[in-house]
Amino acid sequence: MANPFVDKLRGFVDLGTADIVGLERATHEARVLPPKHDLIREGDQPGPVFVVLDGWACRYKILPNGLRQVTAFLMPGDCCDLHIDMLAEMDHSIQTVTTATVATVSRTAMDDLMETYPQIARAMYISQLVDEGALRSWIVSMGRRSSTERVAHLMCELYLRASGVGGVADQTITLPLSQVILADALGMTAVHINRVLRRLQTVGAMDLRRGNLVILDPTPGESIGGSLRQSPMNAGDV
Amino acid sequence: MANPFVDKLRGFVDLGTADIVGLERATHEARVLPPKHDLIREGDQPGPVFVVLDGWACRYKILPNGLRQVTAFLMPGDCCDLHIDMLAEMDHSIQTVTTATVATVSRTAMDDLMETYPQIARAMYISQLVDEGALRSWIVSMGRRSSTERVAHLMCELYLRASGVGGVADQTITLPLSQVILADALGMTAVHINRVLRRLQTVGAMDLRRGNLVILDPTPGESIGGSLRQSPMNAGDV
DNA sequence: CGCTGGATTGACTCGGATCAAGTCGAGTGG
DNA sequence: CCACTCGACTTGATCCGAGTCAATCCAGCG
Repeated sequence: MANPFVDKLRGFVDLGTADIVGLERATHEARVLPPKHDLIREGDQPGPVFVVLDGWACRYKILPNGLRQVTAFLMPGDCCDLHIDMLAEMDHSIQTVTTATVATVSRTAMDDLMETYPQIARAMYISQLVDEGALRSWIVSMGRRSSTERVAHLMCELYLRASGVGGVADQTITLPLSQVILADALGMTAVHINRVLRRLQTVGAMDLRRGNLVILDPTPGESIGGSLRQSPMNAGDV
Repeated sequence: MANPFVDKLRGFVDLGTADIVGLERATHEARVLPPKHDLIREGDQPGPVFVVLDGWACRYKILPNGLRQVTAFLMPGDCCDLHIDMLAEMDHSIQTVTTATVATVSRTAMDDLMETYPQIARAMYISQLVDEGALRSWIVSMGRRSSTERVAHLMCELYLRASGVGGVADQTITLPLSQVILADALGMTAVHINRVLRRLQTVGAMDLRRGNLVILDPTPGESIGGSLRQSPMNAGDV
């Protein structure tokens, strides 16, 4: 059976058969969880490492006034920080978005894995750096891009990540995110997300309906004539 | 002589004399750089690890349209990612803000350090997790806080971090950031930053002038009566 | 003593939030 | 099979926070 975690790490380094077997053994035990189920909550004491094998999850924080901000989406193959247990308590929560299959890897199993298979350790470190880069991109979007650019940028990012774990078919990916959660991710209102999505749709850039995202023109550079002030993406900035 | 890097790591774990000697030897060679000097630029191939020993620096990205977004401030004791060299190229730039003393630690020296002194490795991992948490907080600020809250929150964060490396005296820290760079960090305009700072000042929350920041009421909870919609900070959210 | 990079301040505009109704589709129970 | 409900999506009208444009001020400095 395909293991997206293995696929993802193979995108970073070459893994031998032994590495793969080790990874598969470590992620063997998995639970199936319903949507909107917290894997761990802000304030909780960190436990084992989570690896998403199927479905989607997200990291988020809730402000005292109830507003929520999503800071990352986890799709199959993604996992939480590997040294997570070194912190006294979680600074954010992680919740499933859809029904999801999640493997948990104990601290000791994870340590064994990284010691026994240096390539796995290397891949995990690279993965962490990439995640950190994504956080920075996210900040750039929030701070300096218009709402239309933000939406377009996120769609492209998710599209590319999905293609990395083989989730693309005919320029289309499954995107099981409600407009509410998109709003919480992009720091805007569901109402406004809706209008922006429609505009991008009528303008012919993309199409998001019934959980399916079609990117008609994933080309970074110019696109969409002058209808939108500037390109949704730019080189070197996933 | 005081080494802020040692001070910072000691805040995470207990370090023995040997650990400290090792750290000091590794950061022995340092350069003094002028303000606005790029340590490394987006697109460059990563090299040695940087450690800021004195002065301030920041991480930032520039969009194709010229807009800039600062994603982190580095103060004495802070360093860039330790596995930075695993990436093919930098996804962001790092630049000094003030005149700064910066040590560079080669990959091999860093590997030796982490292998020889497990406590140092542990502290570095914790440090990385904390930095990542800061990025998430930053995203929350950008997405879900009003400009006034954002400013107040950043000031409190910097205040607390400065106090961690012994930079506080009489509720005051040195904050050598122009309103322009604050704007680039908070995703707003220098003009608007200015107005917000004044409001926070007249309201009696803080005072920032001539590079000195005074936080009059660093208390997380309520403060400032009803003049500001809500508290600038909240527990567990530095 | 004029130049230059911040810091200030005012007038005006506009992108998104807010408020308020609908609409549509998948269940659910009678 | 139909009425009812509940969640997600749409759409319009209105308001306001923050950006934009444009001066002005001020201190350090060649």
